[in-house]
Amino acid sequence: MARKQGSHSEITGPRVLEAALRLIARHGYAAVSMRQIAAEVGVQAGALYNYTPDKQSLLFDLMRHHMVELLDALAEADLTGDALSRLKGFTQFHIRFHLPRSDQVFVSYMELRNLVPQNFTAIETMRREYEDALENILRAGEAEGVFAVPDTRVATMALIAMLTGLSHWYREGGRLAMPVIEQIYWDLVRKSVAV
Amino acid sequence: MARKQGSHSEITGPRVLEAALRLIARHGYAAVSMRQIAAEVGVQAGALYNYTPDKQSLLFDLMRHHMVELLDALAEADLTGDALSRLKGFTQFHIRFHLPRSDQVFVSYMELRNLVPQNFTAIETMRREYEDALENILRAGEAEGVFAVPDTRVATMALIAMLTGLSHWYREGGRLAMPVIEQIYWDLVRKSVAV
DNA sequence: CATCTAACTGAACAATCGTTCATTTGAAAA
DNA sequence: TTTTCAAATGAACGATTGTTCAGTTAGATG
Repeated sequence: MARKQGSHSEITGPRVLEAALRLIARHGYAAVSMRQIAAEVGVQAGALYNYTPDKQSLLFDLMRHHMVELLDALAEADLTGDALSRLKGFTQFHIRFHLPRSDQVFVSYMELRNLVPQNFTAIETMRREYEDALENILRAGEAEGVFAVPDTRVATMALIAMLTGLSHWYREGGRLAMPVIEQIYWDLVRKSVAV
Repeated sequence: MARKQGSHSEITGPRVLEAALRLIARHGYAAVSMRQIAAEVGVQAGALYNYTPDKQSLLFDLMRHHMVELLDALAEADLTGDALSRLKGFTQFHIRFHLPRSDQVFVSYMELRNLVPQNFTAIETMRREYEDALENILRAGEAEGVFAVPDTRVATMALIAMLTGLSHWYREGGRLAMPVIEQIYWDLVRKSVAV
């Protein structure tokens, strides 16, 4: 047997990334073998190398794709207006973008140490760009006099950690619906930087 | 060669745990081999099995030790008084306990998925106990009327995520000294739950 | 000094790892 | 219908994995 029924590169390729994402999110990069990924896709391990030069590139592609998607979506969100509106927009954006992508969040925040230095730097640069978007809002709020943030960089890291932490415990169909949780987090964010 | 100069079980035993902690924190549980740990200690891989029945127990021991130490220290902190004082005490305690233990924090928050179910449950129970300590403070503040927290459970998770996130980016000798950072985080915490 | 044994070595085990590649297959093109 | 070739297979590579264990040794004990 070789090519299977209905098997094409434009089908198998994405399925490799999907399988890798789910497996790595659950068990970790080092704990997942190429054979496990292949089995999930329904091919032999060798076939994966039609779609990735090696395992490391697979991880990097997953993380880069997540970050590019994040930055694109943020740009499209087009947060304008006064600082308070922008902060609310950012909070909503962050929650709505990350909550349906728990696997990506897991991988992007847990597997950084498994990237080779060059790939690590690339991801870190994009992450920094995202953080800077929030910090700029906090700075604007300081300038407007509507925020009281002793150190915008520290506050940025603190708020992003708080918001991202949501992805680690939120489960669909849990005690609280998403809009409720969104409101709770916005209250916490808003008050924490208030004058 | 067998027993080395000055080599004793009460010396080698702790060194195994120290080496495992540092290596797992840097590279992850699955990526670290028993031979790497042994090399760090200065023995052969087989010698490790005088100190742990298997690799999984090594990981579990590290995480259990961290949680036991955390809960003991919290109990000893003996946070009393009004809710605001207790919240300040908890915030200070959390930061001061976790900041000098970045390896333990890394392992305890990243390697949960590598615990077998029974060990996972044991750690999760202790973690829940710690979370409940904070939630009780938030509840008390609600009762006193000094906190305005729509959902104490969500706020608990949000605040712990914010505080623990500090361990992920803080580096000794960085731009800001620890007392300064502590003050910034306390401001954020205090305001976020304020009425 | 002789004895004992905890602590270690070093080789071995089967299993699994990432990766390569000659070969085979089947769907699309001619 | 025949030809073509992208997309697979499946076997193989050397390296490494966690773990076991018979044998060795150095420090404590008598």
